[in-house]
Amino acid sequence: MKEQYHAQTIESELQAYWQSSQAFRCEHKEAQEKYYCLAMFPYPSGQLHMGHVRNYTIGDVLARYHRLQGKNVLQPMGWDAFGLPAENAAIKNNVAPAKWTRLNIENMKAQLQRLGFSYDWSREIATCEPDYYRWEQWFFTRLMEKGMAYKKTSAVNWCPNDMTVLANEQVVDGGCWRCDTPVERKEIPQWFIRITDYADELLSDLDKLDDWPEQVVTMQRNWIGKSEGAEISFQLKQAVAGHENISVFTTRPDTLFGVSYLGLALEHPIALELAENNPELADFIKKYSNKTTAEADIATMEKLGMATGISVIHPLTGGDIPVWLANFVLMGYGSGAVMSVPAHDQRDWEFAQKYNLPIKQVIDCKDIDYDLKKAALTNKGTLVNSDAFDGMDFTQSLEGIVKALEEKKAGRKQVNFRLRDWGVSRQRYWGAPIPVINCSDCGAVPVPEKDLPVVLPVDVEFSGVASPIKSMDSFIKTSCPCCGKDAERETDTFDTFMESSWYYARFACPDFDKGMLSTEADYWTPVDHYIGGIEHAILHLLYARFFHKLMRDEGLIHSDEPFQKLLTQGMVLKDGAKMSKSKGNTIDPQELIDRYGADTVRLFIMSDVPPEQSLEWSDAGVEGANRFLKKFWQTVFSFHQSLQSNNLVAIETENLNDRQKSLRKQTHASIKKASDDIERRHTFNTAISSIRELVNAINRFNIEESTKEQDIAVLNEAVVSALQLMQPITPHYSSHLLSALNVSANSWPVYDDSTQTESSQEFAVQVNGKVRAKIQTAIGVDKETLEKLALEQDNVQKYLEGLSVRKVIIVPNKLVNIVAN
RNA sequence: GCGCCAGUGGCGGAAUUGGUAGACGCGCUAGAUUUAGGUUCUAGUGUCUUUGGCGUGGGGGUUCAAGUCCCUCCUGGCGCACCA
Repeated sequence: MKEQYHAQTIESELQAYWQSSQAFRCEHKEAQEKYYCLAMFPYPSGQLHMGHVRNYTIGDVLARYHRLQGKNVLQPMGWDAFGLPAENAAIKNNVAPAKWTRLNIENMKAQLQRLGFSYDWSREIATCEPDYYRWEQWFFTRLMEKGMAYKKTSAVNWCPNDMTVLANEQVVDGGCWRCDTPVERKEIPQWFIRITDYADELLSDLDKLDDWPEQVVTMQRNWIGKSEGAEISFQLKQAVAGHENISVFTTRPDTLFGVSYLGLALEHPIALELAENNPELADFIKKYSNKTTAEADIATMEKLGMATGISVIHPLTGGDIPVWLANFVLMGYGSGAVMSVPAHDQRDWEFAQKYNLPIKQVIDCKDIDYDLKKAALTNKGTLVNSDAFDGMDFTQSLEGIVKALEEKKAGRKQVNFRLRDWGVSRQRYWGAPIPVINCSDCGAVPVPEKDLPVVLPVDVEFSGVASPIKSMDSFIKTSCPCCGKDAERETDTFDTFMESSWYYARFACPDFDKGMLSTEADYWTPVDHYIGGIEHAILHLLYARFFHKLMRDEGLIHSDEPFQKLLTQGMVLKDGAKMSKSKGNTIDPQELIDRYGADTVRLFIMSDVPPEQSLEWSDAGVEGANRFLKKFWQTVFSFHQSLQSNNLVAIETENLNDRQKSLRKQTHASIKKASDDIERRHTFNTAISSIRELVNAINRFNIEESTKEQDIAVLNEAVVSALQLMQPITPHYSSHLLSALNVSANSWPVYDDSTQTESSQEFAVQVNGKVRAKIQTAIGVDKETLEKLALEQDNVQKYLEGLSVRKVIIVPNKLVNIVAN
């Protein structure tokens, strides 16, 4: 072996070998336990960034670890290739999105290979390939036939200057990012998939996801947002354009007697009707209608309202309730109208203060200090000022009030979800064409299976910012599959979340051309471990769960959930902020690989923090990782030298001296800790710490002439174990050094518990919870002896002076706490 | 605004089930090696008014015992449905 560590040489040798031998290709093997490890595939932006390096190193460490445990490991890689950036590049640089994307994929693939990730490249998928999206189109036509896909109008951001739809990201301070023109909301017809039909199952199956981070499960639960309450109908005093009632949903029917006003969304049909004959209302709606579709913006806007002049009748008291327009009421949630109870809802309270509306208390809470002059009382409590319901608690009053409403046909219990149906239409070019033909007689007709895929024309030029296929007659003009009449193709494309919702299953059978999925999908899925950024905790992961259930109900797959375990990695930060081009704080992984080699980069990115936490970039940390590898190389080199002139004999466990026993103890402690940290805890940073402790012990160990043979035997075990433990993290380095030591680089060291036996044990002795002494005792010492020994300690006596002992608490193998006063 | 998460030495972090706070690394200090810088090696390194106190963002609580559990406040991060 070489005396110096040359990362570039050993890495390129091994990578060439892995490639030529197709070392990580895998296939269905019934007898072997399978392990499907998947890291979220990247958008091919052109350059790998540190977030990718982190994501894919975590995946590769897990894949390599499980391969070393003898499992049949599938670790695929592909490209989430459709999306907005390709169009922006096309507009800016006049390059076709398909070509730009292909070049980016080539570049990033080379970078991934240079990092030594153990992918089965024979399964590579790019979602922009017709072979992939044809099955997505086919699946959508199945959803149309089942009534799971439907068309309705819905709002988009519209730039009146560019005459184009903008993504939320393209709206900057209410204006178009290209021309600053104030953005308008525009209602256009779009396709939706009924995810709300699966809301209950998506919610209840969260309970099956035991190996998902609790925070992700909680976020999904809140996003679906099931709430139980009542639908209450308020009769209008005078009908408006055929409407006789205003219906609201509330989770607090117990507060019905405290209603001060009803709030209407500005897009509510009654609001629009009233505005026809009332210029002030029309003005208000025009001025304060949401210009944006982003909920965060709507929720942070100033809450504004205007009285409409009409009123409704309280269903139980018969009293008059005024109707207001309120810009914070969302048309898309519930019925687009709310009942407002200022005394018991903080937002309503603030609105009432602002517009001088009555605040009527109907709930009392004896055990809470509150002041309705300062804030709303939002806790549940006992009803007051509520006629027959006074004195009832929440549950009693809910039953009673709903019953009273039912008798008057003015309400009923209702379950409401926050979740909305999934809008999948995009008015953009670089996406999978929606497989629909619009016929003036037959309506929206799904493209028949024999005509799929509807191929996206790739040889296009962007003359403006709009999608080129929207004006491409050769694409648009066709005939109706039903009646044969001239008809037009849909020119919208799918949301790119569609492609990323089922790619994990397609990796099982990427070349299958008889259908969307083959039976291989049931062998490989569910994914055993899915790894990706926490930013995907809700949308992507919810859509993928939904798609899995849709595919199951189509008979394509036979499990309920796509991802067994989920690991959500944190961000890579520099100077406290997420690395991004716009902030100019990026570190180019390629430069680091060129300078230090892939193993150093992999080691550093796994060293500092557990994967879930955000990682603060540190140049010194990379240096440190490289120094560790160089230093240990020297150690292995000199050990390799001594092996040349000495026999390697077996360890004689009965004949070891204390130094030798102590090294073995560290060796096996590190094996145990690193194995558990990688497999169960996924705390790679502590696994690495434990390997470093082993290496420190190896460096401290001197070979002595008198016990040379056994010294070399235990040292060999320690060095080989350290290298084997490092295999998943620094595969080139470990593999190279293990073969230099004539050890085959494909096994994991076996932990031996007998190395950990102790002749004595230590207890900490506390007085009133503070450590005052440490004592050594025999193993299995009895309680009385231990207590006596603890009390005898000089320092313990000192702190007990003038006190009497009340209680002694013994924590087995750990400590003795003497309680005294 | 709403939902979720995090906060521990000079810095990144460790403490796995309520049981000895600071593992491992970075940095720093001193010494050795070196023509010098760098490298490498050895020792030390929470803090203070040091026979002992104090210390896990602030305040309060539960407990024999709290970084860990509860309440509350502050700060930072992620998401909010058309970035992916």
